[in-house]
Amino acid sequence: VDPEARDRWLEHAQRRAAQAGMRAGAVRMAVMELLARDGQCLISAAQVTARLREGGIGSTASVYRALDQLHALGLLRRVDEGRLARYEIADPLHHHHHAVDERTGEIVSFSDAALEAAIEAVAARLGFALSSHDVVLRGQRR
Amino acid sequence: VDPEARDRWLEHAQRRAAQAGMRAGAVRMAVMELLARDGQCLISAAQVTARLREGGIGSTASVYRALDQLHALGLLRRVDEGRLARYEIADPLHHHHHAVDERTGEIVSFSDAALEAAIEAVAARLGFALSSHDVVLRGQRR
DNA sequence: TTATATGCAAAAGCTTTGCATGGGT
DNA sequence: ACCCATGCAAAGCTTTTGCATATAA
Repeated sequence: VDPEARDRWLEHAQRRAAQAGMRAGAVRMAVMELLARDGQCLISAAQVTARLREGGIGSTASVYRALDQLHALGLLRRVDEGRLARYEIADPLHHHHHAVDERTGEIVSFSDAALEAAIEAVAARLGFALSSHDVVLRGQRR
Repeated sequence: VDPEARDRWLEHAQRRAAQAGMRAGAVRMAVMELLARDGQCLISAAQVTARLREGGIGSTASVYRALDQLHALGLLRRVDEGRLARYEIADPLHHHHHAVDERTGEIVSFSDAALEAAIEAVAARLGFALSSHDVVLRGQRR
């Protein structure tokens, strides 16, 4: 949907991973490429594993490890929903949040300047240096 | 911290549970009382069970069932963090959100009118009839 | 009396870890 | 060579379920 953002993130992620002393293993590379392609909206570890399996590589353990490592580097955002963790690429230029349609389970992503401003104002009032924040809306779409 | 809110919620919860055909079992009653007392800020199922055990009652199964039932009735709010679910009483008069200090793990609750207004505006723009929403801030308190 | 509640133990679901092997640099 | 990465299987944790028993109404 935004080829430039994909490439930008992928290159950034690969550089960052290398800096951190990581090597170009097949699974983590594939995870990064998959997320750059389809990780603009939340995807679960199981989904990632399934997709990699289609290409003949990937195990649960390696996928979880790769996701954890990338998340630790701040390259991924993780959203916990029930007992499932889902990930998406952390792209400062495409900051957004999610609204869940309770009827269909569909997830709509959105961004809103006024909302961001309100959050920053709250953080300032609380004396918090924010490192991240999440907003989840739930309801029915008309 | 707000005795009136506790009693208000507890009475409301008991009435609502009775309406739903639930009986006054020992565990669910104790869970409601505990939450009315200490559930103004997030508490986990394990913590609830431990507290009840001190009083000689409660099992994991019953506590989970009680929490699920109360949540289904809209009496509790659930916040998922990692693989842990935590609950607090849903009190419309004390609507609030949470900020997590990443250094200490401490959870600070806050409420903010401007933030709520921004959220409602976003929902309207998206065409969502909101049933609930969550905001989680993470960072370092100075 | 009859449907709900409870407890124990077992199962389930997602995630993590141990360990031997394979692979990048 | 050295250390990181991977896969499998086993373990871990939280949560759910089955089932027999106890209890509220």
